[in-house]
Amino acid sequence: MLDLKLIREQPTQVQELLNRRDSEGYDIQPILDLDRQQREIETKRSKLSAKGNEIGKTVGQKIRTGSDPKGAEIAALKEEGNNIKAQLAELEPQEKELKAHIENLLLQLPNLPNESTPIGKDETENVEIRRWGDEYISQDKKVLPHWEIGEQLGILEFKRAVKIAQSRFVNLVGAGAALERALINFMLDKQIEAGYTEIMPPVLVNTQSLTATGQLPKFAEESFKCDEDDLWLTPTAEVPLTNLYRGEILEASQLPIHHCAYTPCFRREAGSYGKDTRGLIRLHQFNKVELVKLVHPDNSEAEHQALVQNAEAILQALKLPYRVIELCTGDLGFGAAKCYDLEVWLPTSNTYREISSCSNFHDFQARRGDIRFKEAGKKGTKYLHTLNGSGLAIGRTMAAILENYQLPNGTVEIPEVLQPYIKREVL
RNA sequence: GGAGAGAUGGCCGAGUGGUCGAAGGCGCAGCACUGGAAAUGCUGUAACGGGGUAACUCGUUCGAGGGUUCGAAUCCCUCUCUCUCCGCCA
Repeated sequence: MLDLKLIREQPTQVQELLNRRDSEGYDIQPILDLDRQQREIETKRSKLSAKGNEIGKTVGQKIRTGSDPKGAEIAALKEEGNNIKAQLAELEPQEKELKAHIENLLLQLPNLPNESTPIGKDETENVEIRRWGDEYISQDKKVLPHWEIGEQLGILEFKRAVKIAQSRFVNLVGAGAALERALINFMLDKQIEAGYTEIMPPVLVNTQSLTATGQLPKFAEESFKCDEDDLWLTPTAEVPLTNLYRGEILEASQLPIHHCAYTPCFRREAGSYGKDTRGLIRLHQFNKVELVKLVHPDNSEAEHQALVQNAEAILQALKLPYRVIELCTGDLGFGAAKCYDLEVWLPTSNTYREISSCSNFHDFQARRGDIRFKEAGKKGTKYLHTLNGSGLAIGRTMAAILENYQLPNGTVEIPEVLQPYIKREVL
């Protein structure tokens, strides 16, 4: 959520930054108008309230010092008090409604892109920052797509998963399941070593949690909902991890907080019909190790760079070729101010595919989730900055391994760092 | 699912109609003591919104929403959540 005060005080700059995302998608004018109305009413209302409080106090004093509670003097004051109450009864609902309306509009506005975020209209204008691991790109043209090799090896089973659930689900079988577990453990171990504290959170989350991280209210159709209970299947561990501290005021000395978590993730993938229909790339349920940071605003840029490196370290350890791109303003996620994607090389599609997305949200989520900190000795509180990144998406990592580590004889080599986990060298 | 208890400041916790934005403690900050520190003593310390360059000032907030009253943390109603016991169960 954007700071209403910032919108009020620097409307031109705010509008300009929003236009960088989409030149006509967002208009802050209605918010400015409502805000002005709201403040006018607030001024009126609080003056009236002050008068009413004054009368209340006077009545109390008079009665205590001997006035007749049923006398004319008290009756007159009560009359005036009732009068004010009647006026307030008109103003208060108006103010409340305006506030709710403003809040509602604010919740629909995306974050402002960082000044440094490259300007562009869509993913074609994202900027490649660096590549790693070209030397590991195989020149072999006969590589099979990962779903074919997975089915051949009997480790991926799509048809029966469809029977159990529906399309876009998979069964991992035997060594496939073992490889998935190995990847989860390897990634967690690596991130714990890098200083993240592991959490195993609930994967059902409530509406408030999804609102804080920005999936709601705008993207309700993207998540699975349990209607009876105000619970949703989490689309990413970003949600439970970021919400760990929702509504709390932390001490500055507690920051930074670094958490990692493995969870299954659930996405409806509404509107992606026909895209990536085969394989592990786009499933309704997938596993992911997620990294989340809550940091002091002064450090968020450095923390962001470090986060990207923590994610990259996994790909490097697995010797999977990848590139880092920075998303342009037109491709930036709703809550992100700045975002780097890691894209892993998939030889059969002859392209790089997203395997991690590392975003800095600045105070956007913290404001929605009311996550603040206070500095010892200083008055007041501040919103902290939140960041998150995949470290990494497990299914896509599995796909990348199956394709990049294929041997001519149809088997797949296990990356060296995983061998201790899975206790074999070849699939 | 049945019965009961509870939700108060950064944290813990007292408070059953006006003197309550709220005792006390912890934490934090300042000062004193000390070579320095610990301990101790004194003092200060809620958030949010509006107005003001500022000092400051007004309002709102004691889980949420309604109600009674001139006046509600306190009384009434509804809801949410938490805890305890019983039942069921991985």
